[in-house]
Amino acid sequence: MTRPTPIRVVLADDERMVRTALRAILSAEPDLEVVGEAATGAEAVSVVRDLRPDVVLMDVRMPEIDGIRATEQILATLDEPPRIVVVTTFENDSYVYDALRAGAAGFLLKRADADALVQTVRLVARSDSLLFPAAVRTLATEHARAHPAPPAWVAKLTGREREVLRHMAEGLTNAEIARRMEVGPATVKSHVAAVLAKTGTRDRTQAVIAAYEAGFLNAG
Amino acid sequence: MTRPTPIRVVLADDERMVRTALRAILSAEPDLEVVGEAATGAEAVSVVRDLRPDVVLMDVRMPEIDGIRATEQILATLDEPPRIVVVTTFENDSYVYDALRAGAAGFLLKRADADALVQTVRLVARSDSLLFPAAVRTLATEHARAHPAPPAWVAKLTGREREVLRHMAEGLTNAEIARRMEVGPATVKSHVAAVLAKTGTRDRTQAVIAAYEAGFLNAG
DNA sequence: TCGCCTCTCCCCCGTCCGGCGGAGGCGGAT
DNA sequence: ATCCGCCTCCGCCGGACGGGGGAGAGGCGA
Repeated sequence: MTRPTPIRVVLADDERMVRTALRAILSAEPDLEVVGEAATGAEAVSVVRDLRPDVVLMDVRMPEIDGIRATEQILATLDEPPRIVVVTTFENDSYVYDALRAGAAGFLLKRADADALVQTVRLVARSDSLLFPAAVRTLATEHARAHPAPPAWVAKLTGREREVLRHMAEGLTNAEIARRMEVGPATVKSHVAAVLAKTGTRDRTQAVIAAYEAGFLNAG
Repeated sequence: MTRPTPIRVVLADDERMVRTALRAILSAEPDLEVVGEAATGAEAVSVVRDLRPDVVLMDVRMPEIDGIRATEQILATLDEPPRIVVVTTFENDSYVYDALRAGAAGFLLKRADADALVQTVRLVARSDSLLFPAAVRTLATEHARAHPAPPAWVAKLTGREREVLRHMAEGLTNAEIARRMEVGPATVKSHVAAVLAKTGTRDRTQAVIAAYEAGFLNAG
């Protein structure tokens, strides 16, 4: 079952030792061949463009251009792009979702052992990337929409103002919020006014919309 | 590279012809063995429980219990559950998201050819299900939260009322909505009143919240 | 043809809301 | 010791909002 032509791999990681270790592991397999290395995202793009490998092992954290952007650029500019395996530390890292959206074919945890590494490379090289690319891409895009980078105003809200905004987002009136928080209605009015000012909205409805759009209700 | 023990497969599909076709394809491979069949979801659960296969090909549409629920039950009740491949028609079928959440290991399109079928079975049998199970499960769960079953009131809104609700959800006042829709302010008030009545809310803020919670803004 | 629904618009009225300016207390930072 | 930010509260005002009622025009199916 030895492949006539080996799977050609490019390594992109800013740490030389990591690249060396990966190369050692992959080179031990007769069907895998490390054809190039890159220490930055930009370098990765050009190396891949030149060498046209089958698989790229792409670290997420790299100087100049991170692994996600490099992935995007490679997939966007090349006609028959390689499968890109994103190397990350945690499976639930937010990078994972960005990478999925960018079109990564697979993932590898940094704590993965040599066997998992080799298996993953073989897997993505042979399979049609994901088992269900479109669905997962859709999910990742939705995830990005549901968790946008929190706008600046979120950090500027005081604790009390956050509470008030949450209650506003439950559809409560000022008087009801006052009862819930055990303060006077005038106090709530003050907080509401502060929230409107800081969110740049003109009424409670717009403030609640902003809260939803910002994902304010899910996050802290 | 022939496996010492073949991959044991169970087929779950309510159409006999489909099962027969699948069996014919899979049986041609020396490393695959079809050990059982099921025509309903309930049957699938019990057959899998008895035969303990490595892989289950699970149709989504089945009598009694659909493939999704059967998948859930199998994964919830068995200690070392098989990899479950959900068979669906469209890659962006809503079933896909349900199946992901239920813990399916892979997908197969009904129009897939024999080679893809065999490859997929081998893939899920050998790989650790998904390349990134936790992340995708998270995504699928989020998807379910973002797209809940639309409440009854959505269907009851007239076309004009939907328009008004959308504009309310943009943070517009009645007067602004009136200008946008080129009608009188009184007309908008009527529509708003109708929306509040049908949504069971008491003010525009609560109506907008209901619209967000219902996913009204994404859907039709 | 007769209802029924939808869309359009009108009135009045009480309430809630948001904008304005102000003020006192309290605690942390410098 | 002083200043600044936060929380608490006050009054006043105009406008927006929501509730209640009503009514005419047009469409569409029973």
